[in-house]
Amino acid sequence: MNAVELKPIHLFFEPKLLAEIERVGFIKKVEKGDILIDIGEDIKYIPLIIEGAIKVVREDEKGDELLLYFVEFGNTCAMTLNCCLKKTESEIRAICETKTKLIMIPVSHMDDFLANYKSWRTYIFENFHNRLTELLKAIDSLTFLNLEQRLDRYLKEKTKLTKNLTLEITHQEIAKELNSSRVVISRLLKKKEKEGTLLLGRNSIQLQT
Amino acid sequence: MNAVELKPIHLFFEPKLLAEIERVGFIKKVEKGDILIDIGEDIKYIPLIIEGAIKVVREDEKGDELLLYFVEFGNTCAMTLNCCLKKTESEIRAICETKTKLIMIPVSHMDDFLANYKSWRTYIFENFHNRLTELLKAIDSLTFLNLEQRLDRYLKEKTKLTKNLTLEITHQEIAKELNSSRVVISRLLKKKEKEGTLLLGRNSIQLQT
DNA sequence: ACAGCCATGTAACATATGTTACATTTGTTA
DNA sequence: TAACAAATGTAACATATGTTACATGGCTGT
Repeated sequence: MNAVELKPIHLFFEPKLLAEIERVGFIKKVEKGDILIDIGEDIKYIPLIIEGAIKVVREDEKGDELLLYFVEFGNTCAMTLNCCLKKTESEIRAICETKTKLIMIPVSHMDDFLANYKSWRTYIFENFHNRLTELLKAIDSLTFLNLEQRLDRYLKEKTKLTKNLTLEITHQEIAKELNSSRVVISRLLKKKEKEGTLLLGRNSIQLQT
Repeated sequence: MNAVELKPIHLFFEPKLLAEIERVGFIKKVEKGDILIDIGEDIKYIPLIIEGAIKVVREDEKGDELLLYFVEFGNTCAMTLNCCLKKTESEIRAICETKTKLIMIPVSHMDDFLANYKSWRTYIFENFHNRLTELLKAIDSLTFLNLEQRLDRYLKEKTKLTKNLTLEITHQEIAKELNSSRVVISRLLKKKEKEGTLLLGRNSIQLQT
């Protein structure tokens, strides 16, 4: 790894820590759809996102899924952190939502960094904070919103993430992420189209401002 | 504070840290039903539970509630930790489930402890881990279980917590914690009684092993 | 014993969401 | 272009959960 690659995160960490990261970390590039971490896996590296976005999903025994949240630039997956520290297996699946570039730091340096670098402590705790907040948001959606409202929220987040009002996605994929069924999603989307809040096409949904 | 009061937690922390806690912390006793922290409040102390149990609930704008999880001996509320570190307001409400005894540590010592005591780091991260796990469990319940299964899980946890197969609780209270309605809970409980898995009384539910 | 309150029981109905089945449209490839 | 697969549209029905309304039963204080 070199200083250029560290540029994106040089505001987060103090110079000495950056030097450490340069020494022990390495860059990893992954493609859209790649599974970065799967349920039950051991975690050996802490991934810091430099570019792109990752989605984190939960699954039950039957294989039903639910999207928990997205992780973007400057963040890491706290669930992962979590597992590092406790040396337990991953409880979630992390899938690349876009082409993504990461810095991988061996778990073994975690405690050392925590003890010696305030900027690392701040970073880690901010990440825990962000993740807890996201999980609470997920719980709020599940508890207090109906499916139509969850769909609204989902579409809005998705467009925010891709910075594009037109989403390339199928109803089936949405149904999976919301743990619903395709027919129900189609029904709700069609209703919204009739209301004029979006336009439907094959593999595409265009939100209307 | 004195050494006797610290006894319950003396296995968690190294001697030097215990001395620090003795110096800066104090004991707080609260009664069942007391609100320890409310939504929107500033957090000034980190509460470590010595005795008793606390329930953590989430609320929406309309005042609808949902029980998130219980926190017991040896733990602290990570949501609280969270807020300490970020100096933000509480996103949850913490209510005493039983008479409870706590050690309160001023937030100002947090970073100092983290930098200087490995046992504190371990403790804090274990707590984050526990909280994240609990939140995931809550999400799993909401996503993958129906209300009857959530009720089962709820009753089981509750009896585990009180160490008593007979719960003193009303259907209304259960409905509130599960964000459901009293009639629906009554209906499900009656069904379970007919199936022989529990006995209903006024203000009481007795689980059958 | 009585009034009054609270908890519970229950029916009837409303609504959201899920399921099944099949038609139609669109894009891809032989 | 024909054939096929994938995505979408839609109806009809099933089920879980919520709502409203009212009855019943038990406990408490007077």
